[in-house]
Amino acid sequence: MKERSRLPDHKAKVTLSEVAKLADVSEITVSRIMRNKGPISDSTREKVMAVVNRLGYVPNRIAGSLASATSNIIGVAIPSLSNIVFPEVLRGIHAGLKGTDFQPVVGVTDYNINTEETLVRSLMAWKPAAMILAGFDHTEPARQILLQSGIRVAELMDIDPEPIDIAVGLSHRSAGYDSGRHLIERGYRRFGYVGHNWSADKRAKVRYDGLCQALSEAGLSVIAHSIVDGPSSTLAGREMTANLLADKTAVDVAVYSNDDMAIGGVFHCLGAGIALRHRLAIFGFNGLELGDALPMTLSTVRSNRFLIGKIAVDKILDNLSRRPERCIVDTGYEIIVGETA
Amino acid sequence: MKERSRLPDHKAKVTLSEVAKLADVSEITVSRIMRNKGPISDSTREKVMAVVNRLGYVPNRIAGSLASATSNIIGVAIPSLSNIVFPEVLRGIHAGLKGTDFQPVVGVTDYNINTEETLVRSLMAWKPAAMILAGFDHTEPARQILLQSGIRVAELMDIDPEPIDIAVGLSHRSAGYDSGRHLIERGYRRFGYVGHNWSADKRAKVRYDGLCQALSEAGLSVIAHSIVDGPSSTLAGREMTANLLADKTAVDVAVYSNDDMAIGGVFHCLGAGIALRHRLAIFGFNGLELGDALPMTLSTVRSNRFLIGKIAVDKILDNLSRRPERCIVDTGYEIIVGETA
DNA sequence: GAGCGTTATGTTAGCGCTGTCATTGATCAT
DNA sequence: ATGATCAATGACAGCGCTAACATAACGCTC
Repeated sequence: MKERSRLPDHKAKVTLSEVAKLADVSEITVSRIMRNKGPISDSTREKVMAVVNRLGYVPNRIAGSLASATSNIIGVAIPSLSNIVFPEVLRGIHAGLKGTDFQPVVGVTDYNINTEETLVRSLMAWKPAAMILAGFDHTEPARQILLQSGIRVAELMDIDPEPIDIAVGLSHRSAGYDSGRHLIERGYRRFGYVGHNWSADKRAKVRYDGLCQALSEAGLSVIAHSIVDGPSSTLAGREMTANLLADKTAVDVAVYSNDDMAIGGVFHCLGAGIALRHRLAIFGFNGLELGDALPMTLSTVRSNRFLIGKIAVDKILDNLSRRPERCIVDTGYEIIVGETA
Repeated sequence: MKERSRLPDHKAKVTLSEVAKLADVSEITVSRIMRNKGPISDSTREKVMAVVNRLGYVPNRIAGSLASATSNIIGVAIPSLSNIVFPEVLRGIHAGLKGTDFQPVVGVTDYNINTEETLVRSLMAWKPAAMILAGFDHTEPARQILLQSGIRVAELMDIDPEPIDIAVGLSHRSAGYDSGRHLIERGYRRFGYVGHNWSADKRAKVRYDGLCQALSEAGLSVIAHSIVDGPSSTLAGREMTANLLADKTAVDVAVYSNDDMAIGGVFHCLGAGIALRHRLAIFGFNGLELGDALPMTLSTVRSNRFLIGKIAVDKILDNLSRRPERCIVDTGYEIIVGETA
C-alpha cells in the first residue's frame, strides 16, 4: 500500500529519488550523473543509466532550477512574427544558443509597450538567465524591472539610443543618411518617399530623418510622400507606389521604408510597364533574400538581422553576469547596389 | 547581522515571505493575492499590493510550478524559422495563447528527428502543460516520451498519418490530387514539376504523389522534373525554372513544391519575357501573402498556417488533460485561382 | 605504514512557493 | 441562544532537486 500523494499522480511520475533507490545509490549521485558533474565511476554511471533508461526518467528542471537558483531560460520579446525581420533575428538567437542548453522563451509584444511590460513581468517570473528585447522603447516599470534584475539585458536592432546593458544593431539614422548620399551620388535629385506607419516602427522614422539630413545638406528634400496608414506589406508598397506616381510631382527615385514596401513598388512598376531605374528608381531597406531573386535585383541596405540575434547571444554568453559598463555592438549595414536604383 | 545565504545574493531578491513579513500577513495570503485565488478582503489586498509594488516583487514561477506541480509552459518544436510557414504557425499559436497565461517555449529542430528528440527531452524537463510539434516524423524514444507524458500533444501541418493525440492540418495528398484535377480541368496536359529536396520535407513528396495520382487517373503524367538539391527558396525556384525550360521536353504548366519556388518561377518568366500562363503556367502551394502582390497573382493552394497554430492551441486549451480518443482537425485548403495558371 | 592528495560517494538543509487542512469571527435562520 | 454557513486568514508539510560540506576509499610517497 502506497501512502497517498497530495497530488493526483497522473502517470506515477519518475523522480530522482526513485531512480536512486532502484540503483542503490544516493540521490546526489544520480543528480551528478544526469548533469555530468563531479567524478563518477564508470560502473556506477552504467548502473544508474540503466535504471534511468528503464524508467524513462526525465529530470525535472523546475525543481533543479529552484534548487540551484539558476535557470537555463533566455527571455525574448519581439514585436511581431509577421514581419520577416524578427523571425530572422530569432534564427540568429537560436543559432547562437545552439550547443548550449539555454532555451529561449519567446513572447510577442504586438508593437505595444504595455503588452511588452506584461510580457517582461511574465518572462522575469521564470528567473531567466538573460533577456533579449527588440527595440528600446519600454514602459518605465519594465525598464526598472530589467535594470534591477541584475541579469544581462540585450536590446536589439538599434544602437542610437542609450541601452540598459547591451545594444546590438545598427545606426538607422546613419543608414538613412548614407542611403541619401549614395542616391545623390548616383545622380538622383527628385526624391519621393513611400512608407508605413511610423508610430509602431520608430526606426523607420529615424532612417527617414537621416535621409532628409543628407538631402538637406545637398540642398535637396523629399518632394513627394505616400504613406500607408498601417503596417508595411508588399501589397501596401504596390498601392502606395501607384499613389506616388499618380501625384503630379514627378520623382525620379523613391526611397521606401523597407524592402517589403520596396518590393511592392517593383511589382507595381513591373505590372504597369514602368521602366525601373530609368523612369523610377527604387531603394529599400533590409536586404531581404527575396530582393535578390527579383527579375531586377533590389537596391537596398543590408541590415544583418541574423547577425544581430547571433551577436546578442554571443555577448550574453560571453559573460552571464551584468557588467557595470554598457556594451554597444554595431553590426553595421551595407549598401547593396542592385538594378533598381 | 544577517545570516549568510548559501547563494551569492546578487540583488537581495525579493521573496514572498519578505512581502508577507512587511505586510504583516502570512505567506499564503500574499500567494493568494498574487494569483487572484480565494477570498481576500479589499483592505488586505491593498495593504499587500502596496508592499508588492514598493519592493517590485515578481513571483517566482519556478517555485510556484514546483509546488503546484503545474507549469504554464507549452513546448513547441518546429523544423525551421527560415521557412516563413513556421513563423506563421507560431503566430497562430501566440494568437491562441493570448489572454491565457501560458507561455510557449519554442525550439527548432532543423528538420532533424534526432535534434527533435533532444529538444523534446529538454522541453519535457520543464513539465510543460502541453506539447506542439510540427510534423509526425519522430524518433521512437521521442514518441514514447510524448505518448507516456500524459499531457496533450498536438502534431501539426498534416492529417494523413496517425497522430499521438491531436492532429491539426490538411491532407497534403488530397491537396496535391486536387491541384492536379484543377489544372487538368483548366486544360493543361503537359505537366512539369519544380521542387526541392524531399528528404527534409516529406509533405512536399506527398503532395507530389497526390498530383501524380490525379494525372495518372487522367492518363497523364509529369513529363519533366527539375529538382534542386537543397531547401526551397525563391532563387532556387528561378534557377530550376530556367532549368526546366531549357529541357527539350516542352511543358505547358509547372507545378511547384511550394510558393517560394513558384514565385521564383514567376520571377524567371517575368525577367526572361516568358508569357505567364500562355507559354508557361505556374502553380504553387501555400498561398503566401506575397503571391497576391505579384504583378500577376499567383495560382496556388491556401494552406491556412495561422489557423493550424490557432486551432491546435484551442484544442489543447479545450481540455488540458489527454483524452483517450485521438482528435484530428482538418483545417482544409482552398485552391486560389490566380493569374499564373 | 603514517601522512597526504585524489577520487568517489553520502548527509543535510534548504530553494520559494502552494495544497491541504485547520481556525477564527461574522452572519443568519430557527 | 445555537448550531450552521460562510468569508477571511493561517500553520504546516512538502514539490524534486542541488550547493555545501562531510566522509570513505583508494593509491601514492618517503
